[in-house]
Amino acid sequence: MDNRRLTKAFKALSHPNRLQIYQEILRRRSMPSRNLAGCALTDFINALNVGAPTVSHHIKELVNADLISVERQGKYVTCFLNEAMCEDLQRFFLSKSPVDASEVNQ
Amino acid sequence: MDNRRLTKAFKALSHPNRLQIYQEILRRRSMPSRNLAGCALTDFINALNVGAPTVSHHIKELVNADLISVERQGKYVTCFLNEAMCEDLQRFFLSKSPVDASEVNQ
DNA sequence: GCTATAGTTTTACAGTTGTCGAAGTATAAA
DNA sequence: TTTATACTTCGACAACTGTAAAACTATAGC
Repeated sequence: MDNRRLTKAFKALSHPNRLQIYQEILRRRSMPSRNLAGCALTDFINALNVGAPTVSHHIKELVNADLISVERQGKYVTCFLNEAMCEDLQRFFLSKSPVDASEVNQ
Repeated sequence: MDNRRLTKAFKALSHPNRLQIYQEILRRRSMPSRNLAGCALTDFINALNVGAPTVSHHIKELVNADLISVERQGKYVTCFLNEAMCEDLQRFFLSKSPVDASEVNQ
């Protein structure tokens, strides 16, 4: 896990609108069918208070940061979570857990 | 865990120099004594290719994002990991794990 | 074909951010 | 109390970012 990959992911999540998009995709990933697990861009355009070009731009950044992937399904573009990246980021904050001083000093 | 708190943390970690500082603090937290667990600012000023004012500015952002805390120890200012925030961020990427489709669809 | 809906690309601009130099404060050591 | 080291604050500026408007492409339904 190189730092370039990490900074890109963190930067993508550092904007309120992008974080909200990612959170919704995170939330829906536990849906049983692939159909319900995805999020259409239209949903975000309506939910967030920004225009279509801006949402499109944000989605592109999330994809570029390897956090999500997109897939065109007929008329709609749907977003899916990149599970591997999600696990990598979780692991980053896990790192080495602190050693209890009592185990070391006596 | 509100989104404002999250975006602040992610923004702080979205810059290569700040990420490197945070990683070093993460790495050293497992040191047995409080003395070894901390990182002096001087170390970062020498390690990164930026001046003292810039490092000072970056540290302030990490503190402001609740990722670390600082403590003056005589001549030096030392940085410590905020364990609670680290755990919160780890949990964010954990969220609900996906349900296996086989458990639901048949 | 035409029309409507969904999304993208381009351009432009205001606002934010990273950096440095210069000048300031804090502590330790001589 | 002077000097040196460790940091901080301020001011300025180039580079980057979020947003929208306008013009574009893609698909679905008639």
